[in-house]
Amino acid sequence: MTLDDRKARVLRAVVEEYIETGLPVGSRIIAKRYRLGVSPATIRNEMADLEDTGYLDKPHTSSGRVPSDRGYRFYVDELMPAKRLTADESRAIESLFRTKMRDVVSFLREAVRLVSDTSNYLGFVLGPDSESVTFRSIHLLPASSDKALLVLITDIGFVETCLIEMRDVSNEELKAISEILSRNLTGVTMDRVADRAYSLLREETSRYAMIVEQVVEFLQGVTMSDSERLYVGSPVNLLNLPEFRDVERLKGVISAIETNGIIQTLLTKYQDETNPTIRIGAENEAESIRDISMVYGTFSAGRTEGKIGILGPKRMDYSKAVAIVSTFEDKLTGYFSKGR
Amino acid sequence: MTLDDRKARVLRAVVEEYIETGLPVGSRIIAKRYRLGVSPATIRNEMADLEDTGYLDKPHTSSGRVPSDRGYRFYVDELMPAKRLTADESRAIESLFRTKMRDVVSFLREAVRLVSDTSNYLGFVLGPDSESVTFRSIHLLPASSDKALLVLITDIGFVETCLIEMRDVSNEELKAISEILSRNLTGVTMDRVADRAYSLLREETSRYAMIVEQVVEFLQGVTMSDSERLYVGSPVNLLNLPEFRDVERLKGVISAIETNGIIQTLLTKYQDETNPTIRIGAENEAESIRDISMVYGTFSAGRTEGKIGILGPKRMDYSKAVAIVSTFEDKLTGYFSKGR
DNA sequence: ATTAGCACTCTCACAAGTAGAGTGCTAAAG
DNA sequence: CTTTAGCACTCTACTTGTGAGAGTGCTAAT
Repeated sequence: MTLDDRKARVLRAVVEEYIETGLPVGSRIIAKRYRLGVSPATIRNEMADLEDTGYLDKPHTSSGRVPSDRGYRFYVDELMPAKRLTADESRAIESLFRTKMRDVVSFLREAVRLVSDTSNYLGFVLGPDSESVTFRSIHLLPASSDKALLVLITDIGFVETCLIEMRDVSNEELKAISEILSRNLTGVTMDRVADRAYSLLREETSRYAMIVEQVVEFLQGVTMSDSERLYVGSPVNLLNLPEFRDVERLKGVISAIETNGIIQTLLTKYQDETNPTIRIGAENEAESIRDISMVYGTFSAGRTEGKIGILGPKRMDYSKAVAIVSTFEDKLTGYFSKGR
Repeated sequence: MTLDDRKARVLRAVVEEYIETGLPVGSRIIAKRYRLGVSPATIRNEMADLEDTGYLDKPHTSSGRVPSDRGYRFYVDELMPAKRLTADESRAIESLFRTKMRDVVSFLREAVRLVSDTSNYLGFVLGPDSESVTFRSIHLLPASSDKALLVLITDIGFVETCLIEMRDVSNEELKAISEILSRNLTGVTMDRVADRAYSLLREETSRYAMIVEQVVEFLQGVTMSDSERLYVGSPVNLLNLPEFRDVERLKGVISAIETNGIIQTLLTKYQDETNPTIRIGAENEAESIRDISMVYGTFSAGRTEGKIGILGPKRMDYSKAVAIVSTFEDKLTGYFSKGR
């Protein structure tokens, strides 16, 4: 369904005013601040129509209007202007991507922090899933007399480490095991690597049983840990928003994030989406976040992909959020493709 | 200064009642719930005395009493009963320490989470500092055609990794560099390792300049990153407490934590302390956390030590907090000594 | 089709009044 | 001399009431 030109302009004005102030907006303000060339009364009529058709809501009988989920949806689909990042913001992002980062995980953590800071909402990154990340190599390094450090490297540069206990295994033997694994597992996707490793090493039972068992256990752990794939920023920014003055609401959001899988499911449920994707209010099916919005996009990392995005109130500066997410999509894709 | 027996009993009753309910406590309740064998009127007199001597406060002229910082202090020093962990809690902790953990950092993260969960406050761990952790070995592993993975292992099993760019360096050369470093740096404390590495590798200029530079830069980074030494749990638990219904307060605490160094400084400022240490309200000098309390203790890790503790409201269940912290001190010390 | 005017509605902020909890003091009892 | 009962007093939290302000919807005029 579409709207005639003036209705669209009124809707846009209401949404933008509300995003800015957070207060229900009345016809007077619209007439004064947004030069539509008509009187408050006319705007009132338009707003009444917009309310009938479900684009606006009224908190109570006689107060200004507030955009409904549908109103926001129409706004982001049809009315929203494209925003660009400020020079400062671009510079900050550039500098993150220029900085040499220790490892992929720290890098993603920093990215999340930066997304949070520039958006003033809550940034997050969902790392690539284990079905499409592949094994590159494994190394067993002597770490002390009775411990070895297992280092796993994936094709996109993710590194996982793990301390393994052992008894009477020489450095040469460690290296031999590493090489068997590395040679035979390269290119195998991470979700199948544990099984493969097990069948590869089964023969070596007696002597290396202890090591084998730990290696396999570790690889299983790496595969399963969906939980660790989601990196979320600090919720401080949300505390500044009037919609989260009510602690209960904030609690809902935080526990949704901490409850494993809620966000992950939402992010991966729908495949054919625009980029960045905007999901408004109840469009997020999960109960606890049905009154907040997400803007997120996909970056590719090798054969696979991850998501980066922003969680914020429905009254979010969508335009800016889109600008930020788009920028990060590109930069991250670049970062990971360079890494190969 | 000491208190006569009955005053002490009244103080104890007030503190415990207040810890439980969070409401100012009146003479009536004390007389009814705590069998002191005297009437409310007598208790009123005692409470008036306790107020005069600074152990109790009155929020306003005519309401129950609330413990002052001094009251809490006397309580924890003299009156507090020793609490033991419940069977469930002990079991949860045992099981964490029995689980094979990937690496030290993940392990500490899990520990923090568990401390938060069992205390229902906010757990944290401060890792060992770089002045007393020593270098064990370094490994440069081929990670792709133009990248190597640098793996650093310290004496207490901390592992840091970093991707390094390179051009035309063979695996053998990588190994040679690793061995030079490992052989010469073992036992050097981490705060001096970067300098040493630099002077060691200075000669190899032309060919390996690029690698050397990155290695040194990384080592410097590892040393400096005090920030990364503090692991803090999720603040959700705090949201459930009535004292944090006011969002401003919560914001203060969170930004204190995120502002680098505030907590660290406080934890390392005083040396000769009881274990666990309890720091109540204004005893934490930092402005932003002067109305919350900390209970923390020290665990040793090799030659050095770290801190583990709990952040909560002044109205904290100190007895339980102490039990939790003590348990973790022991377990962590055990964990790290076994690791050597 | 648009707008001015106006009655109406609803919230918010402030004031006043009340119930309840708790105190401090005094005087009597132990 | 210590303890306790009794009572007036104080302060908060809650309820009720009122007025201002913002905004609407409707009607009639342009």
